[in-house]
Amino acid sequence: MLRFMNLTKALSDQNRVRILLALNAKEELCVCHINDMLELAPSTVSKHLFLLRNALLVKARKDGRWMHYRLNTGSEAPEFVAQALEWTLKAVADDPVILADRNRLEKILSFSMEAADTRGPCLGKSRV
Amino acid sequence: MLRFMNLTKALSDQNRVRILLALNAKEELCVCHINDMLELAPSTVSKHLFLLRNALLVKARKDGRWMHYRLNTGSEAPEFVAQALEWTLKAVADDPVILADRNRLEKILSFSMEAADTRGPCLGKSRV
DNA sequence: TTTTTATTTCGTTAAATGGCGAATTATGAG
DNA sequence: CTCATAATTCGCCATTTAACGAAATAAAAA
Repeated sequence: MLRFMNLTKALSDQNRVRILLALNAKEELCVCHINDMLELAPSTVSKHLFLLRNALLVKARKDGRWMHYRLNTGSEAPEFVAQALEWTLKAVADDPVILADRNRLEKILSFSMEAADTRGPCLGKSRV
Repeated sequence: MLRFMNLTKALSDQNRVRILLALNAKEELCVCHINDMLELAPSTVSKHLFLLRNALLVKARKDGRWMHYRLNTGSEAPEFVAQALEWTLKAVADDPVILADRNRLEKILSFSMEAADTRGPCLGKSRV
């Protein structure tokens, strides 16, 4: 029950749902890009990501200074987590908020690509 | 998005999940029996039921002084609500809390049957 | 090494939420 | 009609939660 409640609580915040759908669109994202997309303080986003990880909805990969997050799909995730993800992604896929995020994220990422040369994903932040 | 968030928020409280699983086991329940099962103040339960109804997870039927609630299955419920229900019911079906509720509810209902003769479901409350 | 950058942790604050009891509404019983 | 009962609404309090900024941690850059 506790794990189920962790899961539903994780899904009961709009910003966390937005993160999940961004990860679904982009496979993997650096924290800095999620920050830019949500326009929230880094500490706030960090907490959201912690809760999502705690619910087993996402997993993290460390790469030098950067943390990359992705959906916890595949065999690592328990059945009911996979179902929750599937259900969530489908339920809000066409929502205006999500579509706007997708566009916004596109811009953020292309800026990042262009500015980052070989130094990493988090440059050019303030210009987006 | 708003309806989805209503749904996940509704599912993010343990007592509301308990109500859903009780309704799943018993098809339809009178509010007074839900009160007895949860051991919460009637006003609290009423609020929970309001939120569940608001999320389209349950529907209500009025019968004289009594309100009967049941899961909103079938064609009235949007697809994503039906999926949420299916997922939830399956995810916690075997949870100790839920099993205990089921037993408890069994006793409450048989007491109610026995005491109620033809006056309605809500008698013999204090004795359970 | 010292500085800069990315992220997380901590402490605080404001808002949302779950709980209760009292008052209200609605309906059947006497 | 008057009383009793079932349920809901309202107002209040305690807890939780989401947000922020400041401080801490980690790792690359200078």
